[in-house]
Amino acid sequence: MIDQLPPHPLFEGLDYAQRERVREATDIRQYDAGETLFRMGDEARRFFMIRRGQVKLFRLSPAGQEKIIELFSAPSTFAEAVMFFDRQVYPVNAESLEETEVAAFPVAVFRAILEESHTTCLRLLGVLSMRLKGRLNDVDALSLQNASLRTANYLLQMVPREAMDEVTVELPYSKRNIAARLSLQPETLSRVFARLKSTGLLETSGAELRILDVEGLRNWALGE
Amino acid sequence: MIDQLPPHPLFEGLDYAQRERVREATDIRQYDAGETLFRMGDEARRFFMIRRGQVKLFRLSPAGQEKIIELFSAPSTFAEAVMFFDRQVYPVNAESLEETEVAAFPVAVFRAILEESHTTCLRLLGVLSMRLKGRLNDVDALSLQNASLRTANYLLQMVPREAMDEVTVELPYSKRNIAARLSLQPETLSRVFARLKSTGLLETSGAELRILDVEGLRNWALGE
DNA sequence: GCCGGGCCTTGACCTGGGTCAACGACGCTG
DNA sequence: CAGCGTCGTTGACCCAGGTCAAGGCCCGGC
Repeated sequence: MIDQLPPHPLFEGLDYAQRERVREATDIRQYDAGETLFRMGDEARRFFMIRRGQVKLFRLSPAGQEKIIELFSAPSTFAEAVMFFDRQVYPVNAESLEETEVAAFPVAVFRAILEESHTTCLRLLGVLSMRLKGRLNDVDALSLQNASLRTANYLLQMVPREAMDEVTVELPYSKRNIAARLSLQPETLSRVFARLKSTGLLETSGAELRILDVEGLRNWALGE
Repeated sequence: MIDQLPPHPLFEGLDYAQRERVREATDIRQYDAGETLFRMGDEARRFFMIRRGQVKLFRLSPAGQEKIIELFSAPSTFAEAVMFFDRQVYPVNAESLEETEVAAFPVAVFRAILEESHTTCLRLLGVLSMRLKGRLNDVDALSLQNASLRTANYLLQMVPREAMDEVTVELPYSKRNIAARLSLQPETLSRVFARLKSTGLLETSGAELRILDVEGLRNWALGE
């Protein structure tokens, strides 16, 4: 149970009684860094919203190689799609990256409410469509873009749309995790940054990156 | 306009009036092999169902390299998710692979019906969830599996679940297109098949593949 | 303050699969 | 049936990025 349902588009269409039902069935869960929220194949009874901290969704190769599907921080929701899987199991692993608090919503209750609330249904369609588009872009990036290009696009997606020449960004996750998100080895990401630095496009100090010519980077990313 | 709405889960929940509205606004479109249905970035006013033939959804790299996102044949629907994009444009290109006939459903009309039909809404959630899971598996395959493994899994996904020792499958698309679907060059796919043949797991004659030890292939695909 | 264990970086090396080129096997068309 | 274009196959070469190893940096615990 939880004191108050967090504000989120998914709950906006609900009436008081419905909100209460969700609220009462919702857990708060606390995790230290590096704890497992769920494993791929676990029965999927909950989907989540991050209140504090960071979570990674990932898959593992048989050899133990980790591919991060997505990195989330507050106030993202994730794993909503499990509500509609025929086999109700998680398709990925989830682990906290730091001290993290999540709200765990019960799939069954929410699923039932979905049968009643039309607006929520439509909202969720919106959410899933966006996720689908995101994965589409990942597939595209993985098969059509090389390491430098993926990295550049990742950086660009963090700078404000109107930024032109110079901008500093703070990496929201460790380079290790960003590398895994981009399907790169940490070594490779490091080398990509080194290359960008040597061409004068980038300066770094720890997690602070200073992009010296955003427009130039954009053009390079488009052109090649 | 179309004579009769094709049978499809998405239409099952609709009443007579709703079905009529969709039916009247639906076009049939005919294509020869290699024609463009829509281009990435085109305004998305329709989503589709294949009545006959084959369609590929793909993206292009700046260099013209083609990545096939998905291959569809009758009676698949595709591009439903565009109904919920904020910018209503297609996120991929679509092209017919052979002589093809599709039903083109109007996004606006169907979107309006979705506001009324709850069951359809839920069905669509199911469809999009499956698509999402599929893309998830693609991302996984691209970043964690090598050429042989991706190919093996592609083959395995076509053989009946209960098949054990020997089974023949007919490739549903040209090797060229299958290669692009697997993010491989045609040359590489050819070499993978050659390797499988030399290890005695496979025999080929044109589009007919004879897998000689399904169980063995499954184990190999899991183990490595 | 010192120690240990993450991270990150850099160098040296290796390899999977992309690229380029040549060629055989089919169809289709005139 | 000759000519041609597309598809698939095979060989030779090459390179982006993975792997392995070593070392620097920072931070937290004792």
